[in-house]
Amino acid sequence: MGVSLKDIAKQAGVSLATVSNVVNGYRPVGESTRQRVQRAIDELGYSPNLSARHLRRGRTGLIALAIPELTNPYFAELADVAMREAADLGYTLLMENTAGDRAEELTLLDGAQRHIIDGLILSPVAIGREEVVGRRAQLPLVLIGEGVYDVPYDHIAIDNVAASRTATAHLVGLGRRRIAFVGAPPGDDRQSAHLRIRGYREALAAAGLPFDQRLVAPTEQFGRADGERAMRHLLSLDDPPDAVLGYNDLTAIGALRALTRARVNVPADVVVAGIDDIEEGRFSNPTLTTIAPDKREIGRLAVRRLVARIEGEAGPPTHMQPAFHLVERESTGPAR
Amino acid sequence: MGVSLKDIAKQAGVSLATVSNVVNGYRPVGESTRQRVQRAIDELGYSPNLSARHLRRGRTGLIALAIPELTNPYFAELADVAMREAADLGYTLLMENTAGDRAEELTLLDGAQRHIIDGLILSPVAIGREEVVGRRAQLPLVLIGEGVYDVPYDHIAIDNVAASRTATAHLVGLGRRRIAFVGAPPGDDRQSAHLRIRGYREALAAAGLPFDQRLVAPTEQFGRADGERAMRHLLSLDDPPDAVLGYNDLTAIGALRALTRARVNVPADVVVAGIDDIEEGRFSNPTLTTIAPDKREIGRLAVRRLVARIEGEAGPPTHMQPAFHLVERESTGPAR
DNA sequence: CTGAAAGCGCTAACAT
DNA sequence: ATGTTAGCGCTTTCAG
Repeated sequence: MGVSLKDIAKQAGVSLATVSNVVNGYRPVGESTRQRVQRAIDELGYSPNLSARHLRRGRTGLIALAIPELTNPYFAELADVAMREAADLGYTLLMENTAGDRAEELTLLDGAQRHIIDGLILSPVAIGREEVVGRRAQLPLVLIGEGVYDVPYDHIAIDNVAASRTATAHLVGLGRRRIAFVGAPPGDDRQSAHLRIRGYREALAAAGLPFDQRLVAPTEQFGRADGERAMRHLLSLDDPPDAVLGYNDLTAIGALRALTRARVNVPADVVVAGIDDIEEGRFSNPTLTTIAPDKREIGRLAVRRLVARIEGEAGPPTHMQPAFHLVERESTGPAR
Repeated sequence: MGVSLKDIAKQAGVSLATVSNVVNGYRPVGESTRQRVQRAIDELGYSPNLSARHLRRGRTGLIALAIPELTNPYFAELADVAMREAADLGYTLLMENTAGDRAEELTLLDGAQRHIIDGLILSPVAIGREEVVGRRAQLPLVLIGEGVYDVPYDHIAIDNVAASRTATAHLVGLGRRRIAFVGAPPGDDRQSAHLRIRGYREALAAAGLPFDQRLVAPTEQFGRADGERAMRHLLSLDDPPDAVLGYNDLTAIGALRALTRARVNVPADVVVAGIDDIEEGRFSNPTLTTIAPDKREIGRLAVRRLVARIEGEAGPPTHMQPAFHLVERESTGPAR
């Protein structure tokens, strides 16, 4: 087994409590004592046993970030920020992959089973407002993303309606009239993409453009393959679109691929935009115009807010809206 | 707080040990007793406190996957596989971001994380064979990737020399003669990319092509931006390359971007290939020819091997080489 | 088959 | 400023 507090105490000739206080700093410790203890710690290579600490304190120092897809660069970038922030605050971030699965999300939400984490940051996609509101569990929870809204929990998300409206308005401003939306929820799902589609419709209405349901292409998921498939479908219409807004960058990149493959020129014939500002879009051919949410802020706020809740310092549940801005690139730029 | 074993024991009128045995099944329990206990568990909603269990057992059920970059899709895809495998084996996978930092990798190797994880899967990039061999810590360790080789630990990696040789040979087979390598280690670093450069040189030699040091473009890191920068440099040479092999898909995609931007036609004028087979390369324009390692196998083996070590079932350290294969796509295909 | 009891390593209340 | 000590909830001998 490893080195324990007791070993350090013996080596340094002090009590357990003193070692604990050197490690945790709850109570002041005399300078010379501190040094003696510190030396013993370094020599023997002590590190605290998390399980024992948790058993005693009722906390693990672990928080989970539950996202629908680790391989979606948006979430990877977000996780990256969140991990650093958590580390800064003395917590370890555990990633949890929901795969956008309803049961998985519910389990996490109600997760009394998870005696292992102190709090949860969840990006819901398969569950809705009701499930979240009806939650029983006490585990501190922070929500991110556009999956739910108006819930009695801390919630961090950009103004998705405004983001989508901004992107669509930009396409309108380029003189486009048949603007498609790629990445609508399939069939009965009224939830995901809801806000972004609303922003899209608002921008069309503001420009006096008709809304054409056929230009809203449903997809199963929100990956590259989904975007490509949906775009191929749009290209087969009698009156295909002259602009495309993707639900996110990934679907937009899929659309880009379908267009290139069909020898449709982007941006001359069709312009394309996405939402997320993943690095991939800065290197795609053509590069992708997008809405850039402040990912750094989203990740930081989520972690800080959660830690505040865990440590009992939080006020009433708050809905926070980090900034976003339009980034114009080649996919909506002048023809190359 | 929560319901404990004791509560169940009292409710069911049995001892702690019996409840524990109903939960864990280490010892047989009488049928009627079992039912009484089970009913109490269901009624009170008991779930075991993992920290207590771990404190007692000396294990946490947590294993770490330490990778240089979470935002590199290759690692995200690998992590995805590893997380599922770990869950299947009853473990939770913790991601650790080394950022390719030497100190960070050494800290992990020497097990400052002791007590919080039961074992470590490490993809080293900044440390070398010596550091790994000279390791003191006892924490079970499995290495992945091409960062080190010939070490007394389980090590899982494709045959990187062969992979690179295969890719280069493919470019040679297309009739190319000035083949560049994008993503060499900068300056004094003799380690990273070592094997892939060796494979590249071997393939050139086998084809009777001269090795030209100017065609090996050094980069700081192995991201898209690095590839783009290196490619711009190569294009400025008096006698620029007619083919490019990227250290990985990301650098290759950066190269693709630089070429497109410079209006060099891929594949007509320059062909490009990478290594990793990330999804991004299946949707880039043009799509990217690459070497596809068996990521599923790598992730699974790494986790299984580590768990075997943790549970004391492992034999001698083994070096395992999952398969890889060449995937031909547009970037080396017939002109579009 | 079941029970009693000894800790795993740590923190925090209580002493000194 | 430092020491003593009682558990946190669980698994696992050792007894019956």
